[in-house]
Amino acid sequence: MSMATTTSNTSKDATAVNSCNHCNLKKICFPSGLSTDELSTFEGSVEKTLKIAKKEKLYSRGDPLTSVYAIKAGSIKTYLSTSKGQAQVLGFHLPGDLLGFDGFADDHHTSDAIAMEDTLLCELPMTNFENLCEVLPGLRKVMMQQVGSEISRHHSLVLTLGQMQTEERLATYLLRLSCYYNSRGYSCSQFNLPMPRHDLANFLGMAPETLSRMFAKLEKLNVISINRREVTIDNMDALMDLSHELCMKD
Amino acid sequence: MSMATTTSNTSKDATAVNSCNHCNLKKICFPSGLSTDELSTFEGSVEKTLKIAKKEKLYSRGDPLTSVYAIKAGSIKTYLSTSKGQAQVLGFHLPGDLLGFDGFADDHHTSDAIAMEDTLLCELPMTNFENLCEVLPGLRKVMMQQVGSEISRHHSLVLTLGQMQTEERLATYLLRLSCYYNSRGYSCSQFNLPMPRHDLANFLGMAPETLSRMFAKLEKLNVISINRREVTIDNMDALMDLSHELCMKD
DNA sequence: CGAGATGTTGATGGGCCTCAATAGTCGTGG
DNA sequence: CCACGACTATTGAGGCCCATCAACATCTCG
Repeated sequence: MSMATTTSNTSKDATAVNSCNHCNLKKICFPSGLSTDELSTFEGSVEKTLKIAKKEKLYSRGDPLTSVYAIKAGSIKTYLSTSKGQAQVLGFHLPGDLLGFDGFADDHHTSDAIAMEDTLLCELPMTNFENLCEVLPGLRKVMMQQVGSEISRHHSLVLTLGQMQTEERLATYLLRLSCYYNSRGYSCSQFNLPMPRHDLANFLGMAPETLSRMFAKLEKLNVISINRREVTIDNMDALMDLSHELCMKD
Repeated sequence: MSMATTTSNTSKDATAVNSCNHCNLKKICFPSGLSTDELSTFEGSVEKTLKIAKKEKLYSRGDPLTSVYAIKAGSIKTYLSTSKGQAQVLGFHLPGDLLGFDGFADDHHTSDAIAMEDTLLCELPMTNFENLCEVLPGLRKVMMQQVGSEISRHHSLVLTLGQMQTEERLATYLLRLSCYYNSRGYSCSQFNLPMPRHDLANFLGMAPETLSRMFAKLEKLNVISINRREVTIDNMDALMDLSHELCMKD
């Protein structure tokens, strides 16, 4: 819908040659652990960039696992639903993140993934993936790392939901986001929340009203400033004091 | 301490020949996806059974990842700690479960694992593991499945902690345990809780007192009976009504 | 401009935590 | 075998954190 800044690709462009090598996310995406030789083998197996519109679903619970995805631009929300219709946001996925591991257990996705904005993805079909794993030791390594990161992130979320108070949860998440942006070369003290209040509140296991109050509280404490979705961390030390998660890299 | 039904192995026996093929857990452990040929290759790389005593740690946060483990008998609790000293139990691991994936991200464990009782484990050193992944397609497949299961389990736990009330959380966990025992060939309507109240309450994100009250409430509703750690499910349908998790296999 | 989505703020009530006391169970040793 | 202390579990009373309901403000976009 928006202007096509990139090279020619209409909505149904056929397997264009992907260039992981020129991608600015190569350091954190699949290529991160691949040698030059491996990378050229790998590139050929990545399907052309996939584009999905805001609010469009990437996959749903129960769908067969066909591919794993890397986010090139935009953002994806994954969530789980109960039989009563409530949902729990499992994570917000930003450029450089990999998606789809939840389907590894039985070749079917166990969660839903939806675009929070117009999003560009690289798609790696599972058939290619399995073949590549056979011949590329580096890819196996990267996969293990990515999967390990995902497990660690979930551990941390469980700790947050199970033990922390609302203020602490928010502080912890802001720090995490700060680290994320820092690792991607952006400012760690000023950034935009990629999601609406409603989704963030859900993710953090609280009511939107409570989240709003906690933002107000942190502002009053001169720890952060927030305007709409723009967050400024004014006192990083204080924010770290409010969070009690054990420090972690990434 | 119990009689050694297996071949000779005292406490420091060197790499005894493991027999996955004769293990009664072969259907759910590593061997589940291996062909006969693959299995014989695999067996040779599994270190001899490891025995750890109750309350002994298998690994701690920060330890280098040396091996992945399969539980042969006993039970292991994994948990995470905050900087304030509170802990969050991440999971209870029973015979047939695999352990240690949390270290894949950067070759160091990000959680702690401790034995809840005297426990027997099979150990697969990472060096062997990586080599085996190269030559055994079946092992890669099994690993992906196991890792996918772990991710799905955590998703489900996040949903439980983030959205459910205490009664619902307990009902959901009892059902899950029931399924586990059923899949292992035990009764799904009568079983023992493998952990003390304190740990289960922590895992479910509630105070031990609240857990106790919820047990009492479920008994009053004639849904379950509980005596110490022995649980009997008297009305499975009612229990499923109380839980609102979307049904899942495993 | 108007309708819907999004976000903030206030009032109220309830679910669950905390504190505390009691009871039951287990391990250890006299 | 029983006694003792430590651990585990249950039950009650009180209060707080946070969900809920509601009103209002602000932004987005056709």
